[in-house]
Amino acid sequence: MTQTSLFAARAAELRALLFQYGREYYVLDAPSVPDAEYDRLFRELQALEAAHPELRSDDSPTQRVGGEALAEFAPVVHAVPMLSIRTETDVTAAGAEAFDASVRRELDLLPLDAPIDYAVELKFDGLAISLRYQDGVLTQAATRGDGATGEDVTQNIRTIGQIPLRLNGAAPALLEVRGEVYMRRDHFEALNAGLLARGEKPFVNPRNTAAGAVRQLDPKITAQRPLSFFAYGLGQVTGWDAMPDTHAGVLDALAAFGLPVCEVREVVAGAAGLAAFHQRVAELRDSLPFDIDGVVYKVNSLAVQRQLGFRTREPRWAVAHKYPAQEALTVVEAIDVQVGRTGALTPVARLRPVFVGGVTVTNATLHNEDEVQRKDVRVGDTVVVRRAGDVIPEVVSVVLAQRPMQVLPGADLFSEGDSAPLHPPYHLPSHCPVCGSHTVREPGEAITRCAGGLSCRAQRSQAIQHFAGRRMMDIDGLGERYIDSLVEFELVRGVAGLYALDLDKLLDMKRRADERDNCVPDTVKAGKVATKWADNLLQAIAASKTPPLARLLFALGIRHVGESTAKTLADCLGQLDWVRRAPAAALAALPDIGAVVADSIAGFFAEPGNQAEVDALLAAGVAPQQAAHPSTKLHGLFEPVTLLVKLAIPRLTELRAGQLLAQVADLYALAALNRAQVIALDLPAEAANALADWLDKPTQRAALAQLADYRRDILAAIPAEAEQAAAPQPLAGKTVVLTGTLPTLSRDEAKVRVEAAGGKVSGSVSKKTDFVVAGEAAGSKLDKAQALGVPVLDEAALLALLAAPDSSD
DNA sequence: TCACCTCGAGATCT
DNA sequence: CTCGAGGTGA
Repeated sequence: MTQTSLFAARAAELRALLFQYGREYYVLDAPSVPDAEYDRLFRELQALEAAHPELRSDDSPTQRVGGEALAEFAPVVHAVPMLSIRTETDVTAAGAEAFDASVRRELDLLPLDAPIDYAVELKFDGLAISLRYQDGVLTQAATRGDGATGEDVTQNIRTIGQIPLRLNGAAPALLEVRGEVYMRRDHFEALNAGLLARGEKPFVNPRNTAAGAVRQLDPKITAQRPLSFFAYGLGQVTGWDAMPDTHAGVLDALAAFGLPVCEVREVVAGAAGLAAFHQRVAELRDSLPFDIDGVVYKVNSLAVQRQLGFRTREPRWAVAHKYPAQEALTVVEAIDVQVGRTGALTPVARLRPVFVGGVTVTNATLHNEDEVQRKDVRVGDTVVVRRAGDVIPEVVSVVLAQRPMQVLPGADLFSEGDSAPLHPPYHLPSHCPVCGSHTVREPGEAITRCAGGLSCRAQRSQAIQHFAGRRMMDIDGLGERYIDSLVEFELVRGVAGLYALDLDKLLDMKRRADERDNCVPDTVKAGKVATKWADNLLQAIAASKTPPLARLLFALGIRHVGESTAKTLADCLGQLDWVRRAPAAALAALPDIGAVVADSIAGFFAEPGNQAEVDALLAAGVAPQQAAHPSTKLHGLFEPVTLLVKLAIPRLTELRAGQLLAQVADLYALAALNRAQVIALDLPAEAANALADWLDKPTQRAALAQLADYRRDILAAIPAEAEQAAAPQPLAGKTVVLTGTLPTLSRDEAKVRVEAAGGKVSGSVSKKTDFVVAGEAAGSKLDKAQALGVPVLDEAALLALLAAPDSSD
């Protein structure tokens, strides 16, 4: 035997030993050798590998902390999405019954059918991770991210001793293991004790500490955090011959591979079994060495799981059943009022700091006036606070017995009952706390608003904050504090003002802000830091000048226009100009835009100040990325009948609008009719009268003419060849019915796309229906299609059809 | 007209 | 995350 192969053999032997001891220590919690012996072998292997780098291998225990700190995490696309799991809203035992009932309903089981077997386990309070084992070797670890794409945290995950770098036994060719990285409570406390001893700041709770550690760019830091792991499921799997057919069997198999699997797990029968487990874990909860936020119920049989399938985002065969949120008592020290971007006044309870559900809570929103009064929260009250959904602090109720009281004047000091609450019931102020404008609450609305509009500093400030936000213009480094100062010192009036900022203005602002805050670090270094900050900010502002049109529209902060409506506007109208000019009736013809939203948009651009602001943005060099021309969809969306209906002329139904347009040449001709001509039309008398009355109002007649102009102009702006090129008509003349929830397309998108392809979307299935596209939760339409023998497609098949060159294939 | 669903808007804390 | 409100299909 050569010397090299001798070393290789020894290295393999050491690795095997360390692997076994490591597993005993980390996973089984039952070491068979003292720590010192493990360390000795570990160092020997390290030395051997250092001397002979060719002997190194990725699954060596010495390679847990390797590699350099990263600049950022690489994105990882999950082959099988990491779905979230539905949370049962009912936290009482009845929640277990509700889940069992929904599963049985979905499976069409009768009350007397045998109970369903469920695999039940704990819901760990940590960070979900997907581990990828190829031929038994850990090759990649990724966070959940948005479920479809996560971050590559392999380096960090490798530092977790409990996670095997290599699986025991005959591993599948590919095994993706899903599980939770968490931190034990005792480890968390020891970590904090160490930090405190060194005078450092302790962590707040185990969950955040674990999540933070996994997302450390430098694995050496992660390695110093005592993390643990539990496996609870699978992602992509190939080449697993002996794959079990139950969830419980899978977990047992994962444990046999050497992965840590929590032992608090069972297979139970029916709702009663679920409820009993829920109850048992409730009692066990405090004695567990780690935090959980509930239990998880999963249908045990993998075949039945497949049968149940998925809703849009979550499996139908699993549910998380949480425990009632932790509550705590504290005192309302004040009720402040915040003014939002739209002028909404929101009462916020300032609380005496209280530790609840893992964090210290000092504020809690009280939503609106009704909410405060319903709970009757007053200053000085002792209140029950919890974190709703374990996140947002919420005032649950007031402890009336502890309300501060005053003895009424003239009452006998020693008699009872002659006292009154110290503070009156809460009311929102009649004037804006920021600008002093009066406040209004529209009848039927829950929200009270400041009437000051953009003259209110709070609203201006928030409008700019919104504009600069990440999902809007994405101006980095422009935080709340700076915006407030910019607005306060009037360096910026509207959003366009941001583009007129220069170095001097920014430095001036910073100096004045610092002066006001009484911290004047007037050193050369501070000056340099400030200049650097201003430079970066100016660069970020300059970099924001070419957003996609949808983002710019969203950034403008038009009421009722969020991310999705902005996208609809951009997709359909293509260019900013068409949006600015659009009459309300045209907007209301776009998908998911109704009268209220359309009026809000048209109203925004009808305001000269807003038009000026948009012009100023354009003049400052903001140039949104926009389409070459409006969408070809408009041909379908802007049918004269549709637009006419959207004008909301009294008594004019879609049917009558159709009759009407069959008699007049076009919208222009309609706008030119006099009263006698309208009455002479072949329409029900009441409709004709209403239409004549409507046309008598000059503004409405003008609106109709404007709408006709807009339609003519925008359709003319769509090049004919674009229509040909962009919209082949694979579905020409076909009638399609959509049912259920499609996996990626919304109903509207699907409809628009079918129509763009020349098809007609109908609401109900008949013999004339060419095919039905069925998604999740398809209902009676699917049944009817099957009864009539109408072909049923899924979304993928529809997309394939849409992508086909034409209908003659 | 109603029930359902999606979107917008607001707030919290790390 | 939650609530309210707007849009749409039944």
